[in-house]
Amino acid sequence: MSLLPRSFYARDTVTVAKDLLGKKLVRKIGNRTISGIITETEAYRHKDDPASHAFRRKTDRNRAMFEEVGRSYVYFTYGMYFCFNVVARKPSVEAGAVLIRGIHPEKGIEIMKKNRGKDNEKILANGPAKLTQALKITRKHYGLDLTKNSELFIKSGPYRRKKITSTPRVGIREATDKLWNFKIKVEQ
DNA sequence: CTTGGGATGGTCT
DNA sequence: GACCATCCCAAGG
Repeated sequence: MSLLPRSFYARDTVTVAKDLLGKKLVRKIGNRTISGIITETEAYRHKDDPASHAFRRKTDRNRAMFEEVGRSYVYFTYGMYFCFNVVARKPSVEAGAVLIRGIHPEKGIEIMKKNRGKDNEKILANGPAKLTQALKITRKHYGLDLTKNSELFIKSGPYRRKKITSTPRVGIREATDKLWNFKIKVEQ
């Protein structure tokens, strides 16, 4: 298993969203490691996607979506949560990112339980704000390079992707015809 | 099982 | 001043 190269993210955002399923998200805090298999993603593009933060124009919040692919785009929402995205788009497009909506916990499960204040393993990181809580991802990780071995990065996974389900994205009002939410099931 | 409302504050109009 | 790429728990059926 190795770090995903920058070129992985320099492809169409929807393609990258599907290909991130089954990959491994790794968080290092001090000498501790937390990791999980990515099980749910959503693609957010640019001018063809009214549901995207990047749809209107570049702002202080969304500027990461316009910058280097393979870096993180973290935003604060609903007054108390962070959501974690990976910047990805093909070279001919100006902006795009993949929202990581769920992981299947692998390592550091006890730390995740502590970070979340919950004991039930099944609901530790099965939502965009749950996984940022479990992994302690905050605005200080904005723009972080995920192709480098640091405190947060993404590696290829040992898991083969099986059936990928495509549905409308969650919690949006625009562009509900686009089936850009992708999920896999990970066997226990 | 499903539904509804409260928490809580940054961002954009 | 409204909206929000959410979560949790309580109440209802």
